[in-house]
Formats: sequence, C-alpha cells, structure tokens
Amino acid sequence: MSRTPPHPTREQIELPLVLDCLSDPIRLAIVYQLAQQEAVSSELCCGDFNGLSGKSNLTYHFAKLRDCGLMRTRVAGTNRFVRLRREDLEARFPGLLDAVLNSAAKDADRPQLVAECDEVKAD
Amino acid sequence: MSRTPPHPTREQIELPLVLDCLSDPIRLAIVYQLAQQEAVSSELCCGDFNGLSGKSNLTYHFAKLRDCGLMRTRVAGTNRFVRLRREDLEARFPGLLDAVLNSAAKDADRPQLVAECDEVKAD
DNA sequence: TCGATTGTTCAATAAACATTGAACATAAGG
DNA sequence: CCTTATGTTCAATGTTTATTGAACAATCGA
Repeated sequence: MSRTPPHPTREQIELPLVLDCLSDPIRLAIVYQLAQQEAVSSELCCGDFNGLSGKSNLTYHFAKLRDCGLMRTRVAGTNRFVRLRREDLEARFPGLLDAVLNSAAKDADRPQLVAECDEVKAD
Repeated sequence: MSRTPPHPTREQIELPLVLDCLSDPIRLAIVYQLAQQEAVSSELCCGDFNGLSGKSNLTYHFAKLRDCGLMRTRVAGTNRFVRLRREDLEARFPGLLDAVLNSAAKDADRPQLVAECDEVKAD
C-alpha cells in the first residue's frame, strides 16, 4: 500500500477514456470538488471524499481517474493526496476541462428538473 | 419504421449522458463526421456511416446519440437524416462540443501512438 | 405489383462496469 | 509494542453495454 501507483504520461492521455471517466456522476463530483478547491490548495486527501461513497468504491473510482490521466496520486504516510492534472489536460484537450466543469457547475445549480415528458406539447 | 422518434428537450439534456455518449469511439466518429460535414450540409443520411459498423449496430448508436440529445433524426421516406443539435448543446454546455471536436481532430491526426510504457524512464 | 433499398427490432452473447463487505497492509502516535 | 486511522485488495454480485445476425417494416421506382 505504499508505492506511488503508475500514471499515464501526458501523451498517453486518450480522449474517449477521459470522457468516459467524466461521465460517471461520482467521478465527476470528485473532479468538480477538486477543481473548486484548487485555489485554496491543489490537492485533497482521499478521505475528503468519503461523503460520496464507500471507501473501497472510492478507491475504484480514484484508480479510474488516475488511469485515464485526469488526476495524480501522491502517497504520504498513511494518506493519499490527489490533484487534477490540469496542465496536462489543457495541453492535450484545450478548453475541455473548463467546459465540463462549467457545465457541471450549472447543472449543480439546477433544481433537479424531474420532467419525465418529451417534446410533447400537452396534446 | 416511419414515425419520428422521440427526442429530449434542450432542458432535458444531461451532462453525464452526453459525456458517456461521446466516450464511445464509434459514436465520437459519427459526431465528428457530422461536424466536419456541417459547412456543406447540416445533415447526413444513416447510410453514410455504414463504414463505421454494421447497420443494426449503427441503429443502436444513433439511438443513444438521439436519446442523450446530441443529435436529431428526421425521417424522409425510407431514409433517416441525422444532424448535430449544436445550438442546444451550446446553450446547455457552452464550449463543450467544440472542445471535444477539436480534441478529437488532434487525436485523429496522431500516428496512433502505441507506447505501452508508463512514466518509467528506462530504469 | 414486385423487387430492391433503407433502416429497425429482437434475442443472444460476451465483456465491462459499479457496488458491496471482509480481510489486509502501512504508517503514525501513545 | 499495540492501537488506531487510512486506504487497498479481492471476490462476489447484479447491471449495463456493445456487437451479431436473422427477421421484419416501409417506401420508392420500374
């Protein structure tokens, strides 16, 4: 449980994997929270996300985020710190991360729109 | 086989579903091809994508793209025409589609980078 | 009306995915 | 040293996914 896990290089980061990774609500929430925090400190510890799911499930999601190149994990004693790979992502996919984060922010504001209906206009 | 299938309204378009939809290589290729073409004509017929996969599989992917709000299907005789819902996407997720398309374009150029290695530096 | 074309539907299949809990590993601190 | 806190690993589970091929439906044109 002690060595730094492997990370893809910048050039190995692939668009479909990144999009797939961001398409899971829990992972999107992790990335979002990480981004929110960024001004304060660039990293958070895994435990800071315990609200989102169980620990072993979070380990699973962190691994996906790491494997696709969205974040970097740093080991420090019994803790693991994670941070967004902003520069690498910006270099590979300019504007993408911010577009996703802005959209996610807007959605987070929405009063959870429950409309089941289609384009049907009261017919 | 003749009625127009249901589409989500603009407000019903959800970020995670869109990202998930774009994370499949076939669907990304469809969207990309549609975008490339856009200047010439805003729509293509389903058959124009037959190179990407079998017909029934394409039907499946078109349905996903339609259901998540990425494209719109129009029925015309025995043909179906599809087009990107650019305006709706731009309204919901500003900058997102273009960021994805630009990134996809860059990747399409890459000489298919096969490097299996990690950040390992010849150790 | 017949035949060809376009695309859908359905059932089957194999693979990938998210989630869980229990057991484990590592390190820090009394 | 022993205990506690962090987080991982592993196996089990049920779900969703992409892909296939065969059968079907609708329309167009000769």
